Amino acid sequence: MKIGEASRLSGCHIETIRHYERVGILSPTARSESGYRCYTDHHIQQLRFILHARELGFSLDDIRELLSLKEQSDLSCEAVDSITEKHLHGIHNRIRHLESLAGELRRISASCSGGHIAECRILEALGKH
Amino acid sequence: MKIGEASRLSGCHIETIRHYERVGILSPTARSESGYRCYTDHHIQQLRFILHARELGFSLDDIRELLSLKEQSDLSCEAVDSITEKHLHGIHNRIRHLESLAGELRRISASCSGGHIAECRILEALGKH
DNA sequence: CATAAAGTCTGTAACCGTTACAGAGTCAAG
DNA sequence: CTTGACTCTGTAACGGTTACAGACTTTATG
Repeated sequence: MKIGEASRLSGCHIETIRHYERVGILSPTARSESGYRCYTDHHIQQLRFILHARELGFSLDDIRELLSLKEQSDLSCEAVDSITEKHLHGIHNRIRHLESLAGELRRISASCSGGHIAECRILEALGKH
Repeated sequence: MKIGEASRLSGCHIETIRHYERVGILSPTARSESGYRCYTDHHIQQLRFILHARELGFSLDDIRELLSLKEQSDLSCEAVDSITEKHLHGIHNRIRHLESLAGELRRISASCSGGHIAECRILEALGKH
């Protein structure tokens, strides 16, 4: 099938599909006589995999590695687990970071009593560190 | 003072300071005869403001607006509050999003019982959506 | 005073992941 | 045969920062 159908079936934008091929995430396809890319069901599977992993926040580097592990069916799951754990860990860190930001922002925001810029506690708080 | 001292006093990297000027966040400086940028205390204040706001996750566009509001001391705080509230809202959204990602990841990860790639539930779960 | 070292300048490109565009070529239906 | 939909390649944009090359200036040391 051509890239348009691959896009519809996988849910990936056409430009994104070509991008994934360019950066070596998606296996290169055969080409028609006129140079059109020809996708197989396997490519669609890969694209769905990539899409879902991206939705879960995995980096393209992680995904490249997961896809490569996927091909080696006799290996142990260990490496897959490790990537997943590391990613989960990263997410928790980001959540903690954002929560501390939100805390400071709430504190700063609460100190503003709604007067004029000149006495604005928010701007004051942002200025000094 | 020259850019090196401005960098030390503000905590911003030299390249970043020049970048902020280029994109119009930091007021342009006077120049010495040889073309060196000359920073004043006001610039240092601005840089500290930018740095702290960045640490709190404000976008450069937000910061540009906050800095511009800062100059108009007779205005009401309203616009400042609104930017801050919007940002806080965005942070909460991101936290919720990350928490739902973490939830799905934990669920997927727990389904893996540590065998071989061929039966790996993580890879399986990532593939279908 | 000469030279070395440190600092600064500009312009450009890299990073990540994706999207958008221009300009050319190809394919199918009316 | 023409129109429209599709695809190709190559390049650039987004945001925010950092890194580099090559040229220049200033400061410190001999």
